[in-house]
Amino acid sequence: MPSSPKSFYVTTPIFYVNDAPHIGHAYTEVAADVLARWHRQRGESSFLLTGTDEHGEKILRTAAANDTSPKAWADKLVESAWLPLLETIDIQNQDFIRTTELRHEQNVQKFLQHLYDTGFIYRGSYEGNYCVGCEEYKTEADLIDGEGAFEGQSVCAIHSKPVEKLEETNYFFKLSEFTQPLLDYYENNPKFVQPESARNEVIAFVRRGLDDLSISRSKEKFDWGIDIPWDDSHITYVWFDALLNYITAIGYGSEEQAAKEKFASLWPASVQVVGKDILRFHAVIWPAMLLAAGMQPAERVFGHGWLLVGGEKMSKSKLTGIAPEQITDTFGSDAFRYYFMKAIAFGQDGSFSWEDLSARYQAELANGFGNLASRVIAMIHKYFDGVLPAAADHTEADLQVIRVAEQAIKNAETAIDDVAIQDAISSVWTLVDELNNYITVQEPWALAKSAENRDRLATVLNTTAEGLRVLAIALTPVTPKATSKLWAALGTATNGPIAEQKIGEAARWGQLIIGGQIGTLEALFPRIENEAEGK
RNA sequence: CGCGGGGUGGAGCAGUUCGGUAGCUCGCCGGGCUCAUAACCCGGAGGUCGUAGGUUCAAAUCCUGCCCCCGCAACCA
Repeated sequence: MPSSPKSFYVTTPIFYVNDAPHIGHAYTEVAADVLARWHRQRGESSFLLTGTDEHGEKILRTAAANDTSPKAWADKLVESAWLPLLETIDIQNQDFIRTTELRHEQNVQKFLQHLYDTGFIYRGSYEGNYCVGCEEYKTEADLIDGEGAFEGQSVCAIHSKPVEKLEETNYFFKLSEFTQPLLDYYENNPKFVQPESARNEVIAFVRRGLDDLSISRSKEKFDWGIDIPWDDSHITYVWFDALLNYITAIGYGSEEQAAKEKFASLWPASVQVVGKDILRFHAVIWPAMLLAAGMQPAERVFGHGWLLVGGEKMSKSKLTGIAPEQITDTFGSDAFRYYFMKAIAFGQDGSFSWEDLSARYQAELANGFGNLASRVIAMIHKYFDGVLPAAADHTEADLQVIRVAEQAIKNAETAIDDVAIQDAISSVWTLVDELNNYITVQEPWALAKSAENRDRLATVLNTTAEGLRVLAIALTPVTPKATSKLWAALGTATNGPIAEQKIGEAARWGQLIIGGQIGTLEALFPRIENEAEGK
């Protein structure tokens, strides 16, 4: 079998189609996209997968309420909400999987059948508290003490009526057998669950012991899901179905040679980005499923934090959910991406506020980076008619800029390997600050006043332009639209598209074309008046 | 005693693993500069690090109690 080169494979959770896209979904998506783009700019084959989760009782009900079929309902939401979201925040995904696609359903069944044949799935019975009003099983926490006629009984918190003890025959996955194998896996693969706090939580949870997992639902209840291959009276539990998207999308189960090679080159995934609420599914159940099937779990599962609004988790009921377009309409997709990646430590909860967004946009993007590009380009036009001058001898100050650039790139690369996106951007930003400082100290406008300083002026402007080139390349994974404009303005046509520029080689000085024509540059991040607006 | 995260100058955070002058960004005050998106650069003010004890020559950092905020325990990133 030919060994395919291993690619960088990053996944996002698949969206439950019934939800309305909010900035939390977009946050996850952007993080995964930045990682994927960054690796692509290392010259690696980089694959970003996202998609939608479309099965389950809720969707069936919503569709019925809207007088349509669940598939038609899902189609509509995918078209009207989820695909547009990717446009809104400029995601470059290589594939988009829907759990209602044949490639998924078929291979989920293969996976199930395999576990059934190898004895990891068995038939058992499930007993629970069923609320007829809600048409679903309730956990103890959903129940409250009854009052009046139901005094002394446990009743459904929503309907205030007693629940029924019901028993249902289900199929179970032998999750309990994986308690120790998982603990061993965490032990041997210390970076499997990140960040550290998430890892600790997962390990503590598994140490308490795992119960077998019910993975089927009787069709008597509802039938919008993937059929259990050996028993047509049951469908697959949504989560069990959903988790498999990460492998069905890349060729799991296919007999075709091309699909097999693709699968071999991508799995195990390099990073699976998930919100911390679904960490257990991805760091416990999912690896157990794979181990049961004799497959390798992902290399890394990264659980990021929540976006907090007003100090609390965003929620629809509190009307704190914010649609991504509310931000991008005013600030643009680059600013959206930059803001959430830079302002929040990936892995921790982070506060979102319009004030903070505006402040950072203004200070960091407009005044810091955008204005820097603007002043450098303007001076080259003003003092050299828009033709990039060659550098003469480098002074210590110039060499310092080069060293800062080298260090910035080096640190950023290291940070990305640790999935510390915020640190990577901060590292790159040291060059923005260095260049602004350098210009102030070198005073090119003063040098321009006398002809004898012509060489020095050329050197200073050449150095700053080179610095901009480094920034353009290194910031492309985060703010691709702006850096693309900057790239064009630097007269780099012969260097190739910016997305193909290697970040690792960006700091090598002297790549711009001497004597090349510097273009004009509109404001990369125009000032936004009426800052108070937006809300 | 369900599990977990957090309380650090006006705001948002770092620092707590391996105790030893409390750091960053924004905001504020003063100065410099004028190439630039009224932008850029320098300096300054402002904190008894939730609280009460303990250990120590020394604690934001270690130990104990308490208070407060938040999340999870529901098929919501």
